[in-house]
Amino acid sequence: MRQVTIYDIAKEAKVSVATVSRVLNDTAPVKVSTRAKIEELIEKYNFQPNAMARSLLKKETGIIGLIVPDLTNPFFPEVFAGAEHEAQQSGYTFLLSNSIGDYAKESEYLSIMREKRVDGIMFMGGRINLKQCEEPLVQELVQHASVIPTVLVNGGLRNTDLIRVSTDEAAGTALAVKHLIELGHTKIGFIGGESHMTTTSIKLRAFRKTLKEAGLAIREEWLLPDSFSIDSGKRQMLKLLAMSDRPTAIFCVNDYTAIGAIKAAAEMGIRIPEDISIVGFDDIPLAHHFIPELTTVSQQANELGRTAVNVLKAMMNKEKVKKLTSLEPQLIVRQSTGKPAAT
Amino acid sequence: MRQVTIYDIAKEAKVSVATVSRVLNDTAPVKVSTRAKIEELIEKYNFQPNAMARSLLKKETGIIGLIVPDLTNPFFPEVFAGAEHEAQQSGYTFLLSNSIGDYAKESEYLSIMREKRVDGIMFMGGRINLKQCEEPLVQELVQHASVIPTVLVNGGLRNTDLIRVSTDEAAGTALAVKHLIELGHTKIGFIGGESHMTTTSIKLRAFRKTLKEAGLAIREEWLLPDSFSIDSGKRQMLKLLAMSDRPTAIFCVNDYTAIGAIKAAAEMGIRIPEDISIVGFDDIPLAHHFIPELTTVSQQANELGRTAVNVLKAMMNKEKVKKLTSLEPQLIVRQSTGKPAAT
DNA sequence: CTGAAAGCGCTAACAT
DNA sequence: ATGTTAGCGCTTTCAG
Repeated sequence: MRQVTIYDIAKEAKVSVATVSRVLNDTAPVKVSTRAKIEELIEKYNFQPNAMARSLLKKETGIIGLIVPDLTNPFFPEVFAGAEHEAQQSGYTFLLSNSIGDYAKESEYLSIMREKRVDGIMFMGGRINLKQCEEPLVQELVQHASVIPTVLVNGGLRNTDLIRVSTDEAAGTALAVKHLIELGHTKIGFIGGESHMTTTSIKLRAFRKTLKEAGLAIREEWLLPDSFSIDSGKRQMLKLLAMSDRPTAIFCVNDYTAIGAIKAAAEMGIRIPEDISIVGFDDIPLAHHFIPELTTVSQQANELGRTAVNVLKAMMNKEKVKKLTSLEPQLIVRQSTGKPAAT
Repeated sequence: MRQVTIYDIAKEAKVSVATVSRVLNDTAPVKVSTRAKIEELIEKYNFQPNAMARSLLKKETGIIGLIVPDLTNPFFPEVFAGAEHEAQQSGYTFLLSNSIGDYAKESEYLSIMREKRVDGIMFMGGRINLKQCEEPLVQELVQHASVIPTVLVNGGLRNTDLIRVSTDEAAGTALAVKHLIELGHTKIGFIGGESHMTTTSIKLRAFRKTLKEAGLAIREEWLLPDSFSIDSGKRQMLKLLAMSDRPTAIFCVNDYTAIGAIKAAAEMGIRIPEDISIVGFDDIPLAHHFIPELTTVSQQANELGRTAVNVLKAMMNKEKVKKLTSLEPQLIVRQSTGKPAAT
C-alpha cells in the first residue's frame, strides 16, 4: 500500500503542500487552526515525511557510514557504542559494514556509501592498518575522501593527509612494558600480531625501545608475532614454554592473544602470575572477567568512537580539524601480572 | 564541491540523460561507441549515481534497519554477521542502532528508519522480550510493521501476528538440564535472568518441566533469577554457596551469568566441574576460551541472523512466510560440567 | 538506438 | 499566513 505523502495531507486539509511542510519543519508561522488540522491529519495517517526526498534537496542524509573489519571482535562494538552515543545527539544514524579484512568488500562498501550519499565515513581496519598498502587502494580511499568527509580510526595511509583519530599504541606499549620492568622483570617476551600490519610494528618498535632504554637485552627468539587470535597466543606461548631459557613476563599485542597465552600456560600447569606475568592490550570487556583478571592497556574504545564522530562532525561542518587526534591509552593493572618468582 | 550528476555526463557526452541512465543500468541497448564515450566520462569524473534520487522513484533503498539492545553483548555481533552475510548477496546494507533497552530510543529509531524508508526492519530485544508489554508500545510496532516488512528476532508480542524468527529456548533449556541429569545430578539450581522478561520465564518453565519429568524435586530456594550480567551470576552463586544444602549443578540463563558463577566459585575455592557443574546458554565466542571451557547451549546466532534476513527478503518480495520460524539450539558439552562428586 | 518529458516527495524562494 | 512553482538526480514511458 502506498505511503501517504505531503500531498495527501495537503489535499485533505485543503491547504498547499508548502503549509504542510511548514508545520512539519516549523519553518514559518502557521495559523493555529490550520496547524491543528494538519497535525491531526498527520496523526491520523501516521504520516512520516520521506527522508529520501528531503535529502535529495538538502544534500544531507543524516547517515554516517562505518566500515569495520569485524564486529565480532569486542573492541569494535565498544567503539561503535561511543560513536553512536555521540552521533545520536546530532541526529545521525549509522550504516554499518563488516569488511572482514577483504579489500574488495571495503571497496564495494565505500561505493555503496558514496552512492547513498552518507554525510561522512568512519573507516577502521583493513587497508589502513597495512605497513605497505597498494597504491590503487590508497588512491581509491583518497578519492572518496575528497568527496565525502572521512576519518581514519586507528590507522593511516602513507603519503596522504587523510584525517586520523588514533590511540597512541606506542605509548600504550611503553606503559605496559614499563609496568613489567617496574615489577622487576628483566626477561620479557612479545607475542602475537601479524608482521605486515602497522599495529604490530608500532608495538614491536615501542617494545624494543622501552627495553633498550631500561638497559635490558632484547632476545630475538622471544619475539613471536603470529596473528591476533586466541589460538595464535596459545601457539606462541607453547613455543615459549618449550624453551629452556624463557621469559618471566610477556607482552601480548591484544587481549585475545593474552588469553590464548594464559590458556596455554594453564594447560601446562604454569601459574599466572606466579610463574609468568602476562599483559594484554585493548581491555575488552572480558579482560575484566577472565581468570585471572587480565592486566592490560585500555585503548578507550568508547572514547575513540566519540572522538572520531566529533572530528567527523567538525569536518561535515567544514570546520578545520587536526590531521591527527591522538588518544592516550591507560594501563589497567589487574591479576595477570606480578613480581617475578625469586630464583 | 558539487558531485557530478547524470546531466553533467550527458552534456559532455552530447547525449540525453536517458542514454546515460541506460548504460548505467544496462536497461536497453546503446550503440557501442556512445556507450564507450559515456563509460569513459563516468570513469573520468568518478561518477556515482545518487542512490537517493533513484530510491525516491523506485521506492526501495537497499537498506535493512536493525535494532538491537546492545551490540556490546557478543551475541548480537554474531547475529549481525550472519544477517550481513545473507543480506549482502542481495545488495542490502544495514542501518544499525543500539536501543540500550530504552523504549523511547526504540521508538525514535523506528521512526528514523521509517522516514528513511528502509526496505525492512529486524527488531531484537527491548519490548519484544517483555512478559508484559504496554499496549502503546505494542501498537506502535504493529503500526510500523503494517507499513514496512518487519521481523521480530527472538521475541514476540502477545496478541499480534507479527512475523517471528526465534531459537527454541525451551528446547535448549531442556537439552542442558537433561545433560545435567544424565551425568547423575539430582540437585540442580537455576541462576540469572530478569523475571519480567520472556527469556527468563520460558527457560524457568522448561527447567521446571524437565526436572519434573525426571522425577526430581524442584527446590524453590535454588531458583535465583536476577539479571543477565556477570555480576549477577557471581552474586547469586555466592548466595548458593552459602547454603548448607546446595545443588551440585547449576543451569545459568546465559554465558555471562555462568562466567560470573564460575568466578564466584573460583574465589571460594570451589572447583568446576569437580565440585559443581555449570552450564550456560548462548555459546558466545569466549565460552570456548574461558577456563574451564564452558558447557553451553548454542543459539546459533549466525544462523539466526541469516534466517531472519531470509524471512525478511521473502516478505519484501511479498511472498507468504510462516508466522514463526524456529531454530533448534544445540548443546555444546565442554569442560564446565561433569559427574557429581561421590558423596 | 536515442531523446523529450513526466514524475518520485519534499523544500525554498517568490508571490500574494 | 499561505499558495505557486521550480528544482534535487534519477528512471521510465512514449515517440521518433
